[in-house]
Amino acid sequence: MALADAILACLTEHPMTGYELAKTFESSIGFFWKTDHQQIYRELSRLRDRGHIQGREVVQSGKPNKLVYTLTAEGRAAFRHWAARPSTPPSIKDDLLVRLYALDSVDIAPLRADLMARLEHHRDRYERFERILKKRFPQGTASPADMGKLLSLRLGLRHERMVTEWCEEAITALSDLTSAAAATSRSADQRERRGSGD
Amino acid sequence: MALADAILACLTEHPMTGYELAKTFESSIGFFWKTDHQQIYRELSRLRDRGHIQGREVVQSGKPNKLVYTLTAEGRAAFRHWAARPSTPPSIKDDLLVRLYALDSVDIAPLRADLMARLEHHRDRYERFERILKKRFPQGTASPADMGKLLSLRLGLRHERMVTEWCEEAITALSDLTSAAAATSRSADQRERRGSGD
DNA sequence: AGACTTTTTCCGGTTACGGTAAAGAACGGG
DNA sequence: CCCGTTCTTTACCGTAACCGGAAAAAGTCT
Repeated sequence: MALADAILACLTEHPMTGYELAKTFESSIGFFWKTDHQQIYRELSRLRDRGHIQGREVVQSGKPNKLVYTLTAEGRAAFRHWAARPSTPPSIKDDLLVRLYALDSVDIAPLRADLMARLEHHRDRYERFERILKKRFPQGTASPADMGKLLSLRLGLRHERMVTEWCEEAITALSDLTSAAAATSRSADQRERRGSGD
Repeated sequence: MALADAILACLTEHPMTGYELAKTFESSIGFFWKTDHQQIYRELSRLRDRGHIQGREVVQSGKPNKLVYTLTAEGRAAFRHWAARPSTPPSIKDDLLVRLYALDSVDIAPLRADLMARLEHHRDRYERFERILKKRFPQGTASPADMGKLLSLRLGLRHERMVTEWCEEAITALSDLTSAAAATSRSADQRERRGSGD
C-alpha cells in the first residue's frame, strides 16, 4: 500500500513520467525505498484508475512520446489523508541477523566476508550521503520546503554510520571468537600430544 | 525466501512446534522479523514438503496434541548453504520518511504526533533491549554459541538509540519550522494592519 | 456457562519481489 | 551504415510476503 503513496509523494514535487519516477527511485527517495520500473508503471496505472493521478501525453521529437503524470485533487487529498495516519514502525528484517542468530550452525568464513562487504557498503553509502548533504545543504539548514528531505537524509546518515560501527564491532567479535577457538584447539592439541606421549 | 530460513534458524536451537515458533517470533527473533502464526504454519508445511524439517506428533493430556518439528540433515545443510551466501542489505522503507519527503504537502500536526509516538516507541524498545541485555549478558560478554545473539541485540540497541535521537532532532526541527511560520505570519499580520490603517 | 489458552489449519485478497521480454525511435560512435 | 545505448512504456509470470478473518477441538479457570 505504501508504494503508491511513495509515488504520490514524488509527484507532489512536480509532474513526472514513469521513467523519471524510476530514476528518482534510484536516487533520492530510492535511498530508503527500492523498486524497479515495472512496479512503478503498474502502480501508476492503478493510481490512474483510482483517479489519483492524471496522465497527459507529451509528444517528443527525437525521443518516444512520454506520459506525464500529474496529481489530481483527489490524489493530493488521498496522500494528505494517508500521511495523517500514524505510521507503522518498520522491522529491521536483515538476513545478516538471521545468520547471526544461528551463529553456531553457520560457517564463519563466508559470514565474516559478508560482514566485511556490508561494512564497505554502508561506509560507501555514508560517504555518499555526506557528499549529498554538503552539496544540497551546505549550511546544514534547509528551507521549510526542503526540511523533510534534510531530515530524511540525516536519518540515512545516522543509519549508515550506526550500521558501520556495528559491523566493525561484529567483525572484531567474530575474530576474537575464532582466535579463541584456535587457542583452545591448540591447547587441546598440546594436551593430546602430551597424553599420547609422542 | 527468507522467512523459511528464519524458521530454520530458530529450529537450530531446539525442536519446536508452530505455536512455540509463533511465540518466538513475537519475542527474540521477532525483534527484527515480524510474522504471524498463519505464515509460520504455511511455511512449516512447505518446509516439511521439502524435507527440511520433520514433524513428530506429541500426544498431550489437557491440551491439544502438538506437532514438534525437528531439523533434518537436509534442512541443516540447506540453512548452512543459505547462510554462506552474501546477504542483501535491506532498505529502510519507513512510511515516516515518505511523509517527510513530501513535508509541504502534509499536515504537520498529525505528523508531529506521529513522530512523538515513534519517539516513545523506540525509546521503549531501547529500554526493553537494555533490560534483556542486562539479564542475558550481565558481563557484556557471551559464550561463542550466544555471541550472535549478543551481536543482534547490540544492533537492535544501536538502532533504537539512533532512531530515538533522530526523532528528537526531527521534532525540534518541526517545531522550529512552525514557530518560524507563526512569526512570519505575525509580522505579515502587522504589516497588513499597518497597511490597512485600522 | 462463558472466557481464555493451546494448537493447528484453511481461506482469500492484495501487495511486493524478481526476472524476462518486447517495442519503437533516435542519438552517438566507429 | 550498423551497433549499442538511452529513452520510454508495457506485458507476463511465478513466488513470496502481508493482512485479516475464521474455525476447529481440547482443556482450564472463573
